[in-house]
Amino acid sequence: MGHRCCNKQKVKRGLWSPEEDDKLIRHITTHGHGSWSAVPKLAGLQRCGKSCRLRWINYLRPDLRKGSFTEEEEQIIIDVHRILGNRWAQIAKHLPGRTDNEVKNFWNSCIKKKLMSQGLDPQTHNLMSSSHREIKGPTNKNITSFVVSQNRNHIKQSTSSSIFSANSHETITNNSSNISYPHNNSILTLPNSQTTAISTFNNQYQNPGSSNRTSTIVTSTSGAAWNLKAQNPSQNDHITPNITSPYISSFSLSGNVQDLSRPGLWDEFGILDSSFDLSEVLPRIISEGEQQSLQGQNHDHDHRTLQDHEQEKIWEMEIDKVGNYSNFDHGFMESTLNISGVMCHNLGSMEYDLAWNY
DNA sequence: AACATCGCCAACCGCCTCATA
DNA sequence: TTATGAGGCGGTTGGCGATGT
Repeated sequence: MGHRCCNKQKVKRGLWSPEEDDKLIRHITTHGHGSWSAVPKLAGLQRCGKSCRLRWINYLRPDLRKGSFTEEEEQIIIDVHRILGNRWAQIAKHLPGRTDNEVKNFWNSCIKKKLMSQGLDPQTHNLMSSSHREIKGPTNKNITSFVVSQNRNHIKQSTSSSIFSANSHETITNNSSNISYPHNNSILTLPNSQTTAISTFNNQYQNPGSSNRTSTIVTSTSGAAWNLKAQNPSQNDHITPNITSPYISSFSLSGNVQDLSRPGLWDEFGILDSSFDLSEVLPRIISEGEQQSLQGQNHDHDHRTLQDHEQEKIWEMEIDKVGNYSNFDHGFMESTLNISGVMCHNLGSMEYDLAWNY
């Protein structure tokens, strides 16, 4: 049985010979692939179009990165897999020159085993022994990260001595033309009532695929609250993180809760450089009226050029590199609150995930 | 040396989505 | 509205070299 696309012809299967590779390369470099189903005939190959496409994408494409995965690439795969699961094509987009097949093979042959040897469930990235989705505090050095997602609505501290707990409440409404995602994620609760952080994301998608999106992060400490309004790109705004990609957006917050004197700025990609100055952020608390007004402004942001999209891609890549927290010393947890997050949107399948590292 | 087993990974299969007629 | 084909994706297979017995 061949593919449906080509069961009429008799096609060769199995490994590609160097001669076949030559034919395919010559054809595509001179004519482009056009319709893949037409390629075999035009290139003089006894293969089906799908096979040609796969061979080109996974092996012959000139922009492929050959060779073994670097440690950095491995870490990216693990980080993104924690958020997206087995969505190899999406994961591969974070690794220039790598294919979904390659990432998948690398995962199945190496990373999976490595995680299991560390006692981690490769699907959930949790400790395999925990049947409940319990998060032990950072006093337990085995866990340095966890994920809050749609499917994980309640994560609670296992003992009263744990440093933090997290839970998530989400509702999704889907009207035929408007899709809104009200999210209330009580992300972090420290046992000391003086230091409580709550993060809320409100994403309102006017039209999937358009850029009319609004994300709001509300974080409060000691009864005070600050609001980081994420909206469509505002080039001069170095405080507001840009959370605009329809595919994946990531951001990182890092704050010193007690030392308000340390300045910090979002860099141009929306990554917080070191720590932010609450006194600078606090005035940005946005009233409901102001939010509506800002949402109104967002309607004007739907005219992005190709260059904007390219910039967004770069931005995504840069931000996704924020994933290494190994230097974070949990010993400072009581005096320093570090929040970092990765937020993913996939409008196509309407999925929404959050990942946080503490 | 011969055979068995393992592990990697290129390629295939079947399903899904989307565009188009 | 339905049928059809192309492209894309994730799971799985099977060939082949490496390693073990």
